[in-house]
Amino acid sequence: MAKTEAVLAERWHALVEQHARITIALERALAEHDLGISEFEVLAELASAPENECRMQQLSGTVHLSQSALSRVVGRLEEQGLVCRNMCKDDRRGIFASLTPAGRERYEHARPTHSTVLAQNLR
Amino acid sequence: MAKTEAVLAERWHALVEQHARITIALERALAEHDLGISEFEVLAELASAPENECRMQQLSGTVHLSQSALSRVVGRLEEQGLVCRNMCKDDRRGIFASLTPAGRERYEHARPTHSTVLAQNLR
DNA sequence: CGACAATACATGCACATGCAAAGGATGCAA
DNA sequence: TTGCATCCTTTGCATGTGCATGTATTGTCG
Repeated sequence: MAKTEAVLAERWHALVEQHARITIALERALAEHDLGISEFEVLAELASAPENECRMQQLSGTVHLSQSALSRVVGRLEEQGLVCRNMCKDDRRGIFASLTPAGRERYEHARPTHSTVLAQNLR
Repeated sequence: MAKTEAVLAERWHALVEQHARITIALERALAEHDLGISEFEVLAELASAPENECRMQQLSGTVHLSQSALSRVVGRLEEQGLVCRNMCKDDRRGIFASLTPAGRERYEHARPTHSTVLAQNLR
């Protein structure tokens, strides 16, 4: 079960390469919808959440971003009118990010593109 | 096709997660040797190259970086005295990056750390 | 009640990166 | 030689990210 250093390095290299290839392809494809990968992931998470809304911290769990980066992504989405921020009534520290109709529309348009890229690159 | 889409998304998510997990672990581990991931990769490539030297463009092929990013990585390594740049004699447009003794020493110290992290995280 | 820790999110700052353009050396043709 | 294309590397700039910190709110313990 002991794997040599070379084998490990090779596997790691392959993983990095696959990740980079798909990431670049996704970026290019989503750019046509004026979305970045992080933006799309947030939209996807909101779209599948009950009531189409979600607390920031909850988003932070599913998206691979630091808390600050997430805050800025949501800020960018809000600027474009794709999501809006609402205060949480029971805990006024919390904030709900919720999908707007425009956000859902943008997401639905981008989703096939996203799937196609994955289908082409994941085997 | 909705099922297929979900499966693809799930696979992609798993890949991203694995990549992120290992990347973070590597960063933390290599930080103890004052090296970033890109820096380590460049040292590794040079260490395994004949004469411990390599053209910039050749490095660019193995490391996943743009030309500009690679140039800066080598610049950082040069500042630390781990690498030095030499003109290529037959084609004076080219530049060789070559490993210094200090660079080799740093690399040899960091290599076990690198392997250990991969062994712990790659199955 | 009052002070202090914990939580949730936003922001200042530094840094690595990619893209596009510049910089510098060489080769080639007239 | 002069002029221009080519090759390789570096640099200017904009962007996205993480870390550390700031601000507001909530929870806890004496």
